[in-house]
Amino acid sequence: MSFSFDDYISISIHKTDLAFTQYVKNKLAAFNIAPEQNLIIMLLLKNDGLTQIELAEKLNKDKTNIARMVYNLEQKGFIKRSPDVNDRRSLKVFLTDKGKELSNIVIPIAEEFNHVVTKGITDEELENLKVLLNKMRENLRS
Amino acid sequence: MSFSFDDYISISIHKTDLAFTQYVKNKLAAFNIAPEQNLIIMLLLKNDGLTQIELAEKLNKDKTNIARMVYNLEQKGFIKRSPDVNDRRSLKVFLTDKGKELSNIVIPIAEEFNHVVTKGITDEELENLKVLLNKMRENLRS
DNA sequence: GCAAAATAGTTGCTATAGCAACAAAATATG
DNA sequence: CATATTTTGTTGCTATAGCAACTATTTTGC
Repeated sequence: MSFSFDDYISISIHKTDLAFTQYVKNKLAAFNIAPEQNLIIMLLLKNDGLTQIELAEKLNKDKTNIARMVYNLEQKGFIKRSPDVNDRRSLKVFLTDKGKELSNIVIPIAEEFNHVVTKGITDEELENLKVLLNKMRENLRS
Repeated sequence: MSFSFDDYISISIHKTDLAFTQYVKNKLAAFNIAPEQNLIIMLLLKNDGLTQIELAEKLNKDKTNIARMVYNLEQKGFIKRSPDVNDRRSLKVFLTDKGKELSNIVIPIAEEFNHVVTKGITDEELENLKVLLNKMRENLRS
């Protein structure tokens, strides 16, 4: 067999992403927030009242997933959805008071996670890494 | 809000992994193979007769997922499971003839995918990238 | 201004992904 | 060698992840 499985950069990236998700999942479990739900919370902390489509675009995800994650967050009482008065197709997503309180939890966890992950890696290396990742995503678009 | 969402390297890696998976999924769809099922096929092409636990270790995944993916591959007729004669707890996973024929499909697709992804990126950059990804995974272990 | 096309969201489907609890078998330990 | 522990695989649960088809709106084009 001429190929070497572990040489594929995609495999390396996939395994890294899995490890990241698992780590964050464990950190957030005590607060009843799943990793992707957490990303939505963080987006809303920066920009409350986004529509589901806007959330989907910012997370590069299918709107179907967003709808289900947002529904779960609503069940948990962290967010509230209300129809856009100017466009009744759209649902605007707002943090509840309970959701806003998560700020004190999720941002420190995200910062600490990022700090742990990037230990021993220079800012320049991180910048190069982001450029390469962007380039690879671009390569798939064309 | 002091954090900047897109600055997290984990987000960049996650989005890249999603893009990769989606691309491969589309390439493989015509052959009735899902992306992760494809990884199992490729591992078996290199090393037929691995047990489910061995597959799980090589893919850094929970054995639960492997069991279900292998079950699906068996339903599709690509693999066959038989108990290990020396250890009746273990199931050894073998490619069927139909599974072996996939070699002509999945390896070219993997090579072509890798070629497209790494366009405009030097071997040295790829090597540095792998080192950084490994370092980040290691950072989470300690 | 009305039909056609586009957009936002939902439902149903399949495929990952991991944890807890379990059964069956193998290994370790006294 | 009998019991305790470990190992392999399964089942049930929850949470992503995306596609196709659908409804309800809004926008476009004529």
